[in-house]
Amino acid sequence: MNNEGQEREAGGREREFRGVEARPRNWLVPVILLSLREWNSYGYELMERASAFGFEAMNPGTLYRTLRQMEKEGIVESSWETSKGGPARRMYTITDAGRSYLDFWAKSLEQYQHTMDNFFRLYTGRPLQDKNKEEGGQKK
Amino acid sequence: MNNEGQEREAGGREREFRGVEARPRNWLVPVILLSLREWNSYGYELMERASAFGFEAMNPGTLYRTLRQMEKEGIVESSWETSKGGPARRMYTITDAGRSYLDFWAKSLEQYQHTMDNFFRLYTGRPLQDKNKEEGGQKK
DNA sequence: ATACTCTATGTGCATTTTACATATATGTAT
DNA sequence: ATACATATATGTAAAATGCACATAGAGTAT
Repeated sequence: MNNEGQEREAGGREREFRGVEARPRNWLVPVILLSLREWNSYGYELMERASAFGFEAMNPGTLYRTLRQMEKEGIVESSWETSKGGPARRMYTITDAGRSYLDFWAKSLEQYQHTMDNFFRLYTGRPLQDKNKEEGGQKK
Repeated sequence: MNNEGQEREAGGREREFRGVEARPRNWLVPVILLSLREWNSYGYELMERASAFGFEAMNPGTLYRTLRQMEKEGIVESSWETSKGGPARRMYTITDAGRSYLDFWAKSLEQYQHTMDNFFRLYTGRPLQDKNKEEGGQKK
């Protein structure tokens, strides 16, 4: 984070913004599924791909736990791979249910993009549109 | 070590996934600030504005608690208004720190929009970047 | 006056999601 | 041997969110 998120001390009262960041919830699962849809992979590699995707702050614990949870839910499957050098890898494969999940999420994401557009329209100074009288304005 | 009991409820068809929804984190705070930047307001009214914004699921508890927290952080200020009929209202005003917060968040949101675009580009099938590693492959 | 409804603000508790710290193990290079 | 990169995992805490319920003023109908 840079210090733009920090407010200078005013009147002896010091304030700071914690994680001021626009991020979605449950983002990790779709990113994993999207990666696995391209090719089978394992935790360590998926971590790198996720960060290349724009999610640097991803820590191992969260990722591995999420993968096991996803397997419980049946959207991925795994098996050990020991053929390669180094520690064994738990290779993951996306299931049909996983593909459905991804499709479902993508639709939801589309919806959400409109909401974000609304936010920006308001932020940049245009009057708020009522949701039932939606009209297409140009983006910033 | 093995593929221990995962509930396999596959199906190419799309089905309902509980809680599968693209939603941002910390969304409520920016929405409140954006509303307050237009005019001073209070919890009950802000709730209606937020839902008009596309956040139907907003429950009172979360909103009021968030408002008090925001005041603690110094991004809004409040005072009671008793002049109008009905129960007293706690009127909120955005502070300079609040405006900074909002600006900061908006920048972050812009960044995030690009990430979302990447996600969609990948999802819809257009290759995005490094496909230099093709190990594994879909074995299903 | 009593009950009922709309407005308005709040607390308590549980669940879900995410973050942080740490533990374990294997192969490779020095 | 020991240092390092790879690879997976757990334990615990904090943060975010959801759900149920509590309180109360003011107007209206009975």
